[in-house]
Amino acid sequence: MALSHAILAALMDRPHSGYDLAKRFDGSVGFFWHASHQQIYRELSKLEQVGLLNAECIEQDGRPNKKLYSVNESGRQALQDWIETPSKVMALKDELLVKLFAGYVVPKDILLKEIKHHYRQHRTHLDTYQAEAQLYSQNLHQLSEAQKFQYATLRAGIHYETARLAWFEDVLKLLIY
Amino acid sequence: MALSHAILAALMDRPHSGYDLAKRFDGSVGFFWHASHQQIYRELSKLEQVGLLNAECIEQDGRPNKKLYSVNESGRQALQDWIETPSKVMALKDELLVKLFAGYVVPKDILLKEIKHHYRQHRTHLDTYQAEAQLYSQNLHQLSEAQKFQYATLRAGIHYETARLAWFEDVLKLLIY
DNA sequence: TAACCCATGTAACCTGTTACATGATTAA
DNA sequence: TTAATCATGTAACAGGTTACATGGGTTA
Repeated sequence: MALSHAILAALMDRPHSGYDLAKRFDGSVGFFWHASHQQIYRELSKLEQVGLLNAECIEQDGRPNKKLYSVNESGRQALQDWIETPSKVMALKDELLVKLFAGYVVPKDILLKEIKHHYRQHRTHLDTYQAEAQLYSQNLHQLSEAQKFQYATLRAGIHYETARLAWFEDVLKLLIY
Repeated sequence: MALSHAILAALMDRPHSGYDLAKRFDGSVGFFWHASHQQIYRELSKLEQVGLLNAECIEQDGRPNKKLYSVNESGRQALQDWIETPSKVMALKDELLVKLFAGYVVPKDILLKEIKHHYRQHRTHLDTYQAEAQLYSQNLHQLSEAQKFQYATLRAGIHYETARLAWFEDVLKLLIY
């Protein structure tokens, strides 16, 4: 039930079209809850049908028309109810760790290459998050409540990526020697 | 396609019954790839059908009989092929972060309570991992290749949980002041 | 003129969750 | 005698992925 709530959370910030959401789910919100455009369009129709979202058709010239979705009062209430319901600690799922767990069945250099490739991607993520975090931390005392919460989630991303990078260095040492 | 590979990886270590696997997927392997017993039984039958696993019926007295599954040569080859295929960096999915992202719509103390509750659980996880890690680090130079790889995955868990705990303290500061 | 961006969707399939179902043994 | 552990499954449903489909406008 969480994609619908992630969508409500993103739309609370401001209204989006499906296309916009799909892109955002590749960025800020997407770093802790990813979804493909197919899933998003499906979910948006459902949420409109059950009356948690309003849709407004926007005609554009030179571009295809789009539907702007926004959260209505029922949607806000549904989101609040969900947030107030305690949730379990989520299990992590990580293919790379599965591979490493049985890593002794393949030549070591294949895994080392793979690890280094992941290292670079996590490094890039961390750089992105840190650049964005600077904008928040520079005027920490002028942040709105909403911004404080968004900054808090960004901090999670920074901690996560930093831990990953530290782990990669650990693993390289462990496997090389 | 990864549950099947996680099962192959766990069975490479040594043969298991479905029941054993289900428990293990609540522990060591399970910290980076969780699965319920229903999923595991379903997957084991499939893997046996396509010929990647062998099953042996073990009669027990005083207890129900069980099927011991082990990886055969095709299974080992399939696992190797999969490990050698590069994989994408996996997206994290975290309900708590979704909640925090829209946390401004509920009273702050509700979220603080939730965060503290999660904190305690992560603390427990970290303690478990660290206790297990000690067994490995104490005789680091006598570890088999397989054990080194397993220790590497455990280190990931330790980094992950440590980062989480540090983040929680960050968030509490950010939200309280 | 080829590739990419904007914008929306359908269909088939695979994966994961929840609920139900059985039945013997063992420990409190 | 109640609950937990061992042991295996089925069925229905929800959630997620992959492939397919369309079509105008913009940039290289």
